[in-house]
Amino acid sequence: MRYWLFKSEPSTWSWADQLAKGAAGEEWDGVRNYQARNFMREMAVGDRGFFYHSQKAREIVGIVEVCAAAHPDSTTDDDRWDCVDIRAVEPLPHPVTLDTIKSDPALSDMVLVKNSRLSVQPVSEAEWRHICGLGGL
DNA sequence: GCCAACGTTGGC
DNA sequence: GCCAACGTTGGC
Repeated sequence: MRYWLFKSEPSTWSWADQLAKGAAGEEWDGVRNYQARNFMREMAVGDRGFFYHSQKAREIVGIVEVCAAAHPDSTTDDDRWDCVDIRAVEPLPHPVTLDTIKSDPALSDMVLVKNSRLSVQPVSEAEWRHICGLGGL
């Protein structure tokens, strides 16, 4: 299994919105960046991801699971853009903030730190375990 | 609200 | 194929 991080502006699509979709999940649509799209194409059903709130909140708030492999993004006719579906698994008891991540030497190589603009990104297994620990899981 | 970083577009 | 111009993202 691989691990990922999905970034969203809470004013556009929040963890609460994701939770409300329940087990059915929802398309992670609207991505118009090749790197992010390519990562989604690499995802397999069952892969886990962090749900990160960008902008004002700037923290990892929950765990999601990929529940459909990459398929055409229904929000565009442009066949360049694919997306996966994800569903909420559980919230982090203690959200892990960007400040915490940036000040933790174990997480200094995270894509979130090095390329803050990439909206879908891989997370290493070590990073995953470390953040789950910080988050109270 | 500002601005740096970065990706994309399009003219040449 | 290069690169300047432009648009967008997201931290601060």
